Amino acid sequence: MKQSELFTKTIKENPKDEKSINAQLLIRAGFIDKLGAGIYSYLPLGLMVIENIKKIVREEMNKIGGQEILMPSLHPKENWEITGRWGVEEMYKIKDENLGLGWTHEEIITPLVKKYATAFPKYIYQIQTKFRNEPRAKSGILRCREFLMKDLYSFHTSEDDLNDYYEKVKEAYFKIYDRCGLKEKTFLTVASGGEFSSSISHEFQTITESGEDDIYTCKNCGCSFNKEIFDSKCDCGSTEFEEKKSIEVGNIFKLGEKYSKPFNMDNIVMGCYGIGITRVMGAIVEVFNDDVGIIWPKEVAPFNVHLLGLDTDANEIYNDLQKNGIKVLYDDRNKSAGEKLNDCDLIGIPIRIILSKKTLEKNCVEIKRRNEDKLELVEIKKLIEFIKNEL
RNA sequence: CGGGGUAUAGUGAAACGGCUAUCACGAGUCCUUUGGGAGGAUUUAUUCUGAGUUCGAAUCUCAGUACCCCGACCA
Repeated sequence: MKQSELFTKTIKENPKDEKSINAQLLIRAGFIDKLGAGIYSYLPLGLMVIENIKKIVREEMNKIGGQEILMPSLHPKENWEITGRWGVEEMYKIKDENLGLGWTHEEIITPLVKKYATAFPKYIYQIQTKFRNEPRAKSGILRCREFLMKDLYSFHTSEDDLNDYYEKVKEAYFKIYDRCGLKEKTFLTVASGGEFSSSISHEFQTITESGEDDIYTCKNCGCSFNKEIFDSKCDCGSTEFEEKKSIEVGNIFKLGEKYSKPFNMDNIVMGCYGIGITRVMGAIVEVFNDDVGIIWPKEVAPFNVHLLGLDTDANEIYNDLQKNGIKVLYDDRNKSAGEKLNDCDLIGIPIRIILSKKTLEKNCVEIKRRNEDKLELVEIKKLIEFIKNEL
């Protein structure tokens, strides 16, 4: 992609109506645009990141037997009256239509599976826009009124089968956060079931200062607890804890018969498992940034490399990279070197390639990784090989 | 939903109750520029909305709305 043609632009100054790091950087770098509190457009760069996260999530869901569907956002009142949740204030209601906007999908998936499932267990998921009338949208894309979510629902004929699958999902989630670069910062924490379940549930919490949860991590066994159920003593017997701010990037629940019963699905127990796709994106930015911009982990970055032609054009190298299947953003704009370099840092693509008269004299390009300071000269004829080893 | 704050061009800022609302950046057009945000020419506004005070309001008052932060809430 040529940067001169890309539908986006960078902004030098922080928007005055955003305080969170993720919103400031994503807006300045041209990934997202704010329409209202907790309502954002995703521009091409932002959408590329989302697609990458979705791809990771899909692959891991499919590996554990998940089948993808797409359910509607418009939900008839009747479905929600069956479970007694029509009154939930978080749900946006459309006056005079007896419709509400979906904030979760138990009321839709359960009758759907009842109708179409010919055998159990079944694992059905979707990646879809959720609407929630948040009493306080905040922190950029971390807590939105409209956001992308992956929700998986499992249906089993026994508790044991549910328990087994629950553990599989746990593993799949860890793989997802690992591939998104968040492994080191993400902890499984025990939480109460909240609105969805009377039993214990688990949350995946990513440690970040802008998080809105407090978790307590046991210094002895690493087990973590959400503040809401924390009782100062770990299952391992330890009373030594560390308190940290975190953001909930996913959660898993055993629902039991809570939703299958009202829809007359006899002897079926359910589980539900969510990941906030856009929230994960925000969490990544919160974790990976420095004072000049974003530092995208490899697998979620919008491009593999950012090619800059400074005082010379780099068309040949650009074409060559593309021919070899490397996702490249090529800054071909008629801008000063300083501006290109600053934008490059801000956008945060993992590898920077510079071609200039200076490097051209040596038949080289200059390589710099976004997360390192080191500069490296690489011969142009060896560039493709070099980059392929980096991916 | 309680508390606090803010609202002027696409973005960030300035303007004592008083002259044609100013500046920088961005965006558009033209020329020169290219290793850390370059220069010139030219274009770019219903001062959030509504009412009030006043000879006169971006500026003061009231109401509304939007946004930010703290808390409550939150799969």
